Amino acid sequence: MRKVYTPATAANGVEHVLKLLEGRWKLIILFHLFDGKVRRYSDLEKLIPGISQKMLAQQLRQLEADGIVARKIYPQVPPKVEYRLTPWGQALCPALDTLLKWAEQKDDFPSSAPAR
Amino acid sequence: MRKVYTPATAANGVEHVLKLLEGRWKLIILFHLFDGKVRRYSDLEKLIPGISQKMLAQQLRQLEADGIVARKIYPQVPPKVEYRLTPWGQALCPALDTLLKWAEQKDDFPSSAPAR
DNA sequence: CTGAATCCATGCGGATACTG
DNA sequence: CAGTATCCGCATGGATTCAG
Repeated sequence: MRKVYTPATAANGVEHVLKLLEGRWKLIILFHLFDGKVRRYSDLEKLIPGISQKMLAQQLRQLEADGIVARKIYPQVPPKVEYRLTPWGQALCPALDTLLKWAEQKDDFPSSAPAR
Repeated sequence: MRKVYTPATAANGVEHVLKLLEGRWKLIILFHLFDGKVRRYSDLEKLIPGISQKMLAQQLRQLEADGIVARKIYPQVPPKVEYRLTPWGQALCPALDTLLKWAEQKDDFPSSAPAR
């Protein structure tokens, strides 16, 4: 029997999984791999203004280690490396999509973010 | 005419909204306010093991300032303060729900997280 | 092109103590 | 009960340099 889904209790235990998405750039990166898109390292660098090489590489390494992103290396000169979502990463797409739609809804709610 | 939704371009510009969810405890807190639930400060403190008063208060302040969480103070002794989601915060629930389901799917994907 | 390595500043977040 | 105030360590992340 599969575990019954209850929002009330579900919060206990998902922290560990949620932590995999922590990090300033992870969600941004994932959005750019949305939909099964395949990106090269340099593509992501251009697509994400403000990110440093170190951060891009580091967050990609972590996403890879966590089984969310897959890396494919083409042994050639100059090097070519492609990133895509793993099956589990793909499963995250609906959540990303919902998150995206929420973000876009912001303006539909008057006086939502009064400023910080 | 409303903006057309395209995952490819949508990633540009949502960063700002996504940042509102950054912070080690924010998602956890939101999960405990899921579904229109109303929680007192002390409730959240008990529900979230490991969080410090400072962090709980700080993240709540930020979520409040960002229009995601609403605070209601009962002027009485001893003090009583309730937290709930704002309408915009409520709109986030579907996304939280999808995220939760993704987290629970983890075991369905063999060799997902090989360890770090 | 795709990184790894290093140095360094910022600030996040923890622990503790204090208050209305 | 529901916070604020303070101190502080360490991880996060930026800039730069080097390398296969």
